[in-house]
Amino acid sequence: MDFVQVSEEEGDEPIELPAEEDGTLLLSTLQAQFPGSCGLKYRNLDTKAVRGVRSNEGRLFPPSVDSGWGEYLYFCVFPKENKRKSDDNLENSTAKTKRIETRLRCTDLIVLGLPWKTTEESLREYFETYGEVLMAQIKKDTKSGQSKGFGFVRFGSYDAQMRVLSNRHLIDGRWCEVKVPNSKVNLFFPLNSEPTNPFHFQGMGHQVPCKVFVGRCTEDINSDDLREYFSKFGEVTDVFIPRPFRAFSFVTFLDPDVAQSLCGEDHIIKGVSVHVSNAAPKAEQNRNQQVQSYNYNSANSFGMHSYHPQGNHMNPGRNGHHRVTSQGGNFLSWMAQNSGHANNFGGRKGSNNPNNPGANGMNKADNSGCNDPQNGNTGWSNQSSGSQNSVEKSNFL
DNA sequence: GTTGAGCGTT
Repeated sequence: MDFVQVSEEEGDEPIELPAEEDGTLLLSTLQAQFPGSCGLKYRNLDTKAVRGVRSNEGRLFPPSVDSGWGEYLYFCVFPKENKRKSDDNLENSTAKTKRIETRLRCTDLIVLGLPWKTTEESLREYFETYGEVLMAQIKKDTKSGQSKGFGFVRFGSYDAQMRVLSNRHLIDGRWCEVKVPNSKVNLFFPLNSEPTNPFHFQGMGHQVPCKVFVGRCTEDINSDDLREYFSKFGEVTDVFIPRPFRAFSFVTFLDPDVAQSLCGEDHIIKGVSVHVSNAAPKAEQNRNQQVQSYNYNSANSFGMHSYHPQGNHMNPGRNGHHRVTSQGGNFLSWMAQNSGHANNFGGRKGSNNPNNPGANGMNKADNSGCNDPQNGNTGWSNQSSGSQNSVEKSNFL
């Protein structure tokens, strides 16, 4: 692995930052060590001039294709308003750092999507791994005291704040989103928007089919039963049973490969044979031929992402389970909804061309309840606690 | 006892 030597300013002690396999340096990697930085520069030893490093879509590119990052010492670039030059009479770097910390003041951060059970104590406990927590609060219903599912947290250091904003958070078993209040973007998404395998990305977008549909449930199979049973295959991050009772439920796994490996199987829970399949609308499987051919087209463009529809081989140690149904159809239907993946993460609104109902894998009827312009909606209900109820209702009944 | 996008009884 290649390391890039980076210091905050010319002359400071450098930190070695790991480059990616393709030779680029992730901006998020840089920012993990140098919060607030937005780029790199280095001094060209021939011209004595300072050169900037090419930056694009969260990646920094080495100056030379051949020799990569070379032996240069790189130093950080900060946004104009954070620039130390405007910090007049500060001489030593400790003072400068201190000044940065105060200039880049911490703000309250909003934590969205908290489990109902999360308390201010457990919230604080979670975030204390990032640094000093000055405040952690859960917004509750004034009368009942029930959590509203969101809260606020404030850190003592900007470093901690940056780390929190650039990470995903599994809090008390649920994926939560941390943002600057009233801001549209969470830092995590743009900075890490190019993971090795986009379909293993598990930020709030949840573009991963880590949720399965569990059919033929009986009413006495509760979420604890489901969680307990399915936990033996991998970490269960969420269980959702639509109410009123409709004989099915959803189980979400941390690992999408685990979810995939279970699809198509029958399992016995509390003496009841339930059927596991993709959390994709059944409607998809009965779709017309136009969609089918579309599926195959998109399948080609999918190959490069090393998605494993037959994920079983990824799960050694699983036995005693019998794959009853081929999941090929399920996978294709899943794909139909995710086709055109390059741009289907950004929202489906406006893409309801009646002449091409298959293009986004859902018809207009499916659209009910898809009122989230930000998340788009990949068509299969995939919030981690997953309750786009109307979508599920319209597709499963 | 239920819920799942949002933005904070000060």
